[in-house]
Amino acid sequence: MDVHGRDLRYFATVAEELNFTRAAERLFVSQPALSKQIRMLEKQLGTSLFHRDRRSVRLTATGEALLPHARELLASWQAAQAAVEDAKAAERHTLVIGMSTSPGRGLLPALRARLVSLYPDARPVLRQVNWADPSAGLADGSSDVAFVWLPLPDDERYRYAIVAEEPRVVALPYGHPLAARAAADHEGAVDFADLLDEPFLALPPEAGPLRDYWLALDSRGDRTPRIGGVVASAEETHEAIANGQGVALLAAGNASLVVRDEVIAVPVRGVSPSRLAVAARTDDERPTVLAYLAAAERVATGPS
Amino acid sequence: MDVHGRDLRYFATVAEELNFTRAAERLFVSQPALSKQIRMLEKQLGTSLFHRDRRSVRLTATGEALLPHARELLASWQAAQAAVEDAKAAERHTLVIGMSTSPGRGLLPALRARLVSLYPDARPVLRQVNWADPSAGLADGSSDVAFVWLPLPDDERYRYAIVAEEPRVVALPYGHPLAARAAADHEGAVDFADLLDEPFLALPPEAGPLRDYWLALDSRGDRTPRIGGVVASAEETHEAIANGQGVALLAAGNASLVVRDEVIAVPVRGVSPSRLAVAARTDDERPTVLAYLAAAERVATGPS
DNA sequence: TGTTGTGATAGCCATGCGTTATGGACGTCC
DNA sequence: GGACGTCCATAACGCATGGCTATCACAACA
Repeated sequence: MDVHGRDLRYFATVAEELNFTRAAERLFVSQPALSKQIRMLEKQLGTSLFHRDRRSVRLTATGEALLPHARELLASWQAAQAAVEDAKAAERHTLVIGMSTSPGRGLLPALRARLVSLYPDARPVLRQVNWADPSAGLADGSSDVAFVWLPLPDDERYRYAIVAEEPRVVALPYGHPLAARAAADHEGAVDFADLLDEPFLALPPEAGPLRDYWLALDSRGDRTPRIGGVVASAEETHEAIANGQGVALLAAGNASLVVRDEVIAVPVRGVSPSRLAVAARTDDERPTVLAYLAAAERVATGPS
Repeated sequence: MDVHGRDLRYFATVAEELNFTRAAERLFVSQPALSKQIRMLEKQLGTSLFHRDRRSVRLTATGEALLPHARELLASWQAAQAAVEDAKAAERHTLVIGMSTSPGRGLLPALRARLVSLYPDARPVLRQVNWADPSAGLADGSSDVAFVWLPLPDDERYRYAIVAEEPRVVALPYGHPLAARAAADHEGAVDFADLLDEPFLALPPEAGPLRDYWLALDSRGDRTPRIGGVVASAEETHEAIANGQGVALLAAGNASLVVRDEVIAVPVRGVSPSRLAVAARTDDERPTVLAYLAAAERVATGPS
């Protein structure tokens, strides 16, 4: 039914040399091994491929019929192998950059530039990941590096470089009472204490510690938050806020993703700032990955 | 380096089903066997071919690159197998008929007709064999059946049917003294006794008993023949006789092959007649071979 | 007549590739 | 929420495959 490619290779070589001993040498196997394999192939095909007279080996009509096909198969397999090698090379050069929302802040072009200056063959590819995954695809391998919000669950599995630290703001519906209070505030801000009774939009439970972080659990004491809804994208968040399902904390730099139409954002006093990092798996030592992380470190400590 | 065709088949099937269990069923192997083979293939290629997430199996980029090649290889192997089958069928229907010289006597068309009436697919192919082989190719398998002159060496290896029995004649140069004597004879013949001192053309030594037969050794008592030359074809025989190297016995029906220009043939008294047979190897039981022999028997005993 | 070249055979061992049994991670259903 | 079904991976094991070396059989040749 099937052949082993090796057998075709053996066959083609014997057909070329018409001498088992020499063919065996060319194939780097012993002559008996070659004889046996050819016999097995003949047995499998139910016909002989070579006439072996005492002094000479020559192809039978069947062997003659098989030879061109065998050569074609061998060539096709070569081509298939080459295709696989190409695909492997492409995969090796591709760096999938996961992100829950565009990191903005000029980060992507800066990092990209540093990466390709070191590895001109590298092909960075951006990938949008659902908010339910706080590792932005690192965990399941669908991203090679990722923009993530700290804290990162399971964080010994990842290494990261913080690329931005910025205050959190709260997104509110336009007509919300706190919007007016903020407008009256001398800083245009609200205290987190005033938000404790508000329903909050939360990340899906799978997000783990990150869900807690955006609910600012650590600033609530023993008061549990009211959950007004679960959101997993900027679009859903905007909709939910506009519909009055709840309010949500955001990084200041991300406010623009949600603020439009009925929704505004105001600074919040009394919550820690948010930290955005570039992360990769600890066990991933590929040079392009390490280079991207190094670039992120330099961006963070560099001119800003 | 090489692949087993089976592995490509497995790969293509999994790629189609995207489910190892179902693919294993379609391939009539157990699911673990399939899993293992795919892993081995991936190991061999140095890359993974499938993403196996918890709930889904899908091709990697490399797998995607390999798939069309795998399909092509499988199709090519199908074609190769078909070509081999065709060649086998052709070989099975081909009947190689060996002969040292054309048997003439209307035998070939008669036997061919009987063969194809029984086996319409049979393709009789004529093959001229050097006179050094008294089996006309049966011995080394290059003929399936053969027209041979008795006695046949090694004759338990062959079965045969005598298809002609006819007197032997002697071929002489035109100006040979015995030519004149024959002309004066009331039967136009010569006695073999008068030929004992003549140089004879002989078959090559490999011809064994047949060489002795055409030297008529059994009619010479203890007188050893003088050998004027060794001949292995009608053309050589004609040349050698015309050049005066010697004379030669021939079957009457074969005289025309040698008699022209300087050479004549005259009947000989005192030698046994020659017997032409159709022979095949005893261990060859193929229907077309047996049919050809049976046809030869009927020709011999039939209307003549 | 011994030497050389060639393919086939024998005996041995490591690996390949199949099997069944079982495990573990998810879903789904009652 | 516990039992069950689905799906892929692993473990343990056995027969077949495919390699090796040593040796034979035979023809050619010196």
